[in-house]
Amino acid sequence: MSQNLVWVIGGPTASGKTALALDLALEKNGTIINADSMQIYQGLPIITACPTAEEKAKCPHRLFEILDPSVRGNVVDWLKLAVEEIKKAWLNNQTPVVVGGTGFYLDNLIHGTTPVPPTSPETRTRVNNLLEEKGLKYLWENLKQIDQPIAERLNAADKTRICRAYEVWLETGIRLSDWHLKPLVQTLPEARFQTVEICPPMSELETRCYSRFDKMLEKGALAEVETLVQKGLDESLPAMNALGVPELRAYLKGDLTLAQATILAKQHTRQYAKRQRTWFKNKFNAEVTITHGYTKADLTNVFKTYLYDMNKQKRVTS
RNA sequence: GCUCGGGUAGCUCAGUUGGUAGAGCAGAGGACUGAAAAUCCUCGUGUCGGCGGUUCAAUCCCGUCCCCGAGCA
Repeated sequence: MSQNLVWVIGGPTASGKTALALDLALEKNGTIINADSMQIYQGLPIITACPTAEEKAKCPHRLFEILDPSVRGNVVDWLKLAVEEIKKAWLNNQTPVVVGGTGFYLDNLIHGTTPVPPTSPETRTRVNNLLEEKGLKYLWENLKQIDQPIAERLNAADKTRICRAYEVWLETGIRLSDWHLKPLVQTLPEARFQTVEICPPMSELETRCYSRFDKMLEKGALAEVETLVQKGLDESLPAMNALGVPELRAYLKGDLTLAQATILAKQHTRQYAKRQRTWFKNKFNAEVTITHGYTKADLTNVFKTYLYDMNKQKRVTS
């Protein structure tokens, strides 16, 4: 077994990644490593479509449901954990199978991450306070003075990125655009990534998203959200905003009927799937692409591509 | 049956002192360098309820009819 091989499976939500990862892991003595920004939190396995206990029993699963929902996760923290798990798998003679819908995470794993040092919580708070007191426009105007190149790239309404650029400047005294000129840091330079993408058409994804949400409700998604709500956490936390959580919360509060909440949750899931699809389609550049929802028959093609990998051939199954 | 509101984009609604109309959401596509299930960008002709009338010109004024809501009988 190759000691530097990492399987990476990406694709939109409800495309069948979990099933492919499991089949692959069972064939290749694999350890499944989560690359999903929401499945990493504890307390919402149903609504985030985590692998079931039954699935988890079949092979090692890592980084699922490990962070308290009161924590704010981020790429770099995930990356550290993921790299640790990949190395552990190699040591145990197991094949790491990284799966997840968070393209940004996969991208950082494969292509590297920016060398910007971590920013302190104080700086983050400072920027958030500025945003609240003086407004986004103020931050934007300041950023234009501080870091012209990044301001040209960003949109004046892009709250998240404007705050980040501002924060990096305050923290490091170096412009984010200058940080971006430095080479990306490879966290796992020895790895050879074998990438698989599942990218079904929207019509199919839509059907899958819808029926999956119905199943989530049957499995007790409501109770799950109720338990989460009882913790009284800050509503701005990522875990509190996982797809379906705000909608079901609104139902529990009496602001929506269950039917309305369901329609909204399904709609938002489909919109998200669309965004992911765009990412994977245009950015992921996998060695093999499965253009429909995963079924076991696709496994053969995945392996064929693996065999051809040495020749850098790209195959697409249909 | 009468009175008062309303009938404008798939939905919720703005608006036009008369010169054929625009937001949010939905939908389609896209971006993405430490929040990424986040954040953001681009795309808007619709008998302005029907039919008449006034007017150079009506979605806007007048008449009438239809539909929805509230109230009164």
